[in-house]
Amino acid sequence: MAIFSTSVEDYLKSIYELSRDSGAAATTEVAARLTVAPASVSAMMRRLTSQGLVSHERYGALRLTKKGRTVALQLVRRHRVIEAYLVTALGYAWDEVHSEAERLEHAVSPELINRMAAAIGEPGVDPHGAPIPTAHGKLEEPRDRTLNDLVPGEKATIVRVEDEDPELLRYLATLRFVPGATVSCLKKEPYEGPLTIRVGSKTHIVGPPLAARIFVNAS
Amino acid sequence: MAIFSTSVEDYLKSIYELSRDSGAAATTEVAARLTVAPASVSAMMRRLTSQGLVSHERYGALRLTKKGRTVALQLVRRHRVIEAYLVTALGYAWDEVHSEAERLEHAVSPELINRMAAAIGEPGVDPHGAPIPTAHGKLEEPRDRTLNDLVPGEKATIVRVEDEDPELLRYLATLRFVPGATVSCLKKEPYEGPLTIRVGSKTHIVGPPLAARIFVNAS
DNA sequence: AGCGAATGTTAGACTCGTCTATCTTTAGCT
DNA sequence: AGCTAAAGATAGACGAGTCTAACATTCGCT
Repeated sequence: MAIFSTSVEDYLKSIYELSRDSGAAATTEVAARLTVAPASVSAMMRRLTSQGLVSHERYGALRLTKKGRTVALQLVRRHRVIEAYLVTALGYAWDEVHSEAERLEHAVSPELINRMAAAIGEPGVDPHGAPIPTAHGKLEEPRDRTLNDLVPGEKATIVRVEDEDPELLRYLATLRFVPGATVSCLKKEPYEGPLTIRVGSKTHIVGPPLAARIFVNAS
Repeated sequence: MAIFSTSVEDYLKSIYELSRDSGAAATTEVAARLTVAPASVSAMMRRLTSQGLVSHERYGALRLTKKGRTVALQLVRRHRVIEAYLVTALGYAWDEVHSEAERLEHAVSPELINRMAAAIGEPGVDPHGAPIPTAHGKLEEPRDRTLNDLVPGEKATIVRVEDEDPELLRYLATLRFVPGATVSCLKKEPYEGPLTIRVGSKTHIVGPPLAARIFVNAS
């Protein structure tokens, strides 16, 4: 596997993440995610397609090839190991690590990633609950349910929250909506209304947009 | 201080290091150090001069301005803190850290550098004995004597060795020529001949080119 | 089914950082 | 002092990655 530029890696990661959620990625989605013009995405897709990293036909969906997915998974591993390391070994708060990892993930060697992972006991998940691919690129990323999927009376465990917005993460921390927490759904107003969620001894009213960013496992 | 590209940072660091040794840097020296064509250096110097980072007149020497030196010193700090951290916190060998640091130094935030430095007890020197600038850019880098400057019968302490060549570093480690070691010069052949150096209980014959890369303080 | 909006692509230009080839200046050596 | 070699600068080209403006295609809705 050759060396790829920061830009190429970022495009591959975006496509990976978008198609994880929605099956395939669209040009404008990638453009929005990377804050570049759609035209830039088109240009890059031509290159990545000719390099066999992406499969794409005119006006069609963007998909990673096996090769492209391998590269993306390595990057995801680097990102999540870095996040976990910064929190565990260097005392970072969980809302501070994403942007640091975004820069570092393009500069670390595989050796360093493996040493960092070993130093903190080979964690299976990052500080936001996202699973960390192994050094060999194995990863299962289940499509988790969100808080919105709970029905009144149901209990569940928070397994993961979205990691990109520091402000969101600080807010979630104040509510104790963190991975591992047990929550129960007390009420759910009809017509996409807010949820009433109990976590520990506290009760919070949570709107659907926020609830969609908190992932749970049945428990 | 704005953000500078990896390239710009590398040029500034090269000029800093070259002019530390020889007073000022030359175009071809910088080109050799960065393995780029001399023409690339000329082009970059035009840009850096117009940005007020370098002072340079046609066919003249290259010197950092105060602003350029500040940027270079930040980079040197990042490099040396990273090297120290990798050795102390992650168990790297002293010959493995230079190239890793060369990539990371362009990607770490000031915050991360400060946390890494704090985590290993704010060391004053890197694993090769080079002093680490403070977060405020203070640094004294004495022009150390080398093994070649010792006279027979003289004792001294190794304070620093050159850090760029992993093979050299592995060789020095086998000889126990490491910072902190006390050495004594037993003999010195005339006409730039080899030195006989005792370190601990062992005696080694050292040629002048190697001796020039080992720095000592009077002791 | 057809129209307008949304989405996607192409064309052409720009910056950054690099190169080679050529030209200019400086420096070292009789 | 003058000549040559080394050092340095300029000109022109190129690839990567981006942009805007204009054009093409597809989608969604009535």
